Amino acid sequence: MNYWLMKSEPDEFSIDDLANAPGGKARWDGVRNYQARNMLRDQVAVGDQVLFYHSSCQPPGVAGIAEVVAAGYPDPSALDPESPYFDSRSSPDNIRWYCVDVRFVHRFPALIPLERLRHSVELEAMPLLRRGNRLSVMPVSKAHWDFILGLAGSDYSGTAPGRTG
DNA sequence: GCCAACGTTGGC
DNA sequence: GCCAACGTTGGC
Repeated sequence: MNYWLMKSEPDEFSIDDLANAPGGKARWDGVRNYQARNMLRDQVAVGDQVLFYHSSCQPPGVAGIAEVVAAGYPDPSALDPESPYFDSRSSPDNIRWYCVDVRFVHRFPALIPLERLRHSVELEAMPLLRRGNRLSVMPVSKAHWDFILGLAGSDYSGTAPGRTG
């Protein structure tokens, strides 16, 4: 199982929006960067765990946890002229972009601010904190995952939550 | 609103 | 294939 960090602007789609979505599930679409696309297409798998990151807000930071429930598949929003993610160079038999489905797992009691992450020596190597990094999907190591869950100050154990169907 | 960093585009 | 111009991201 792998760990990821995915960015979303909470004004557009927040962790609460995910929690309130039907079944707590939503499509993670609109990724329009080839490096991120390739990760969604080739590496992100069902069961992978996701740090849900709020970007372009005050303060930015990690808001909680989601889980991948559908691996990469062609992103339908690329074909929708009404969508802000419409891509005129995609066609039904050649969609250039990929998306995954995720499900809400856990909302941290308090958002972990980006600034807090920056102050952690343990996280120095995180791609998120590298200067100039703009990827909206990036891998997270097990060690970084565990450390960040420790910062969350919740009793969330990182094990699969009970599911009622 | 600014700007650093990076990606994309397109002329050549 | 180079590279300048332009666009986007996203923290500040």
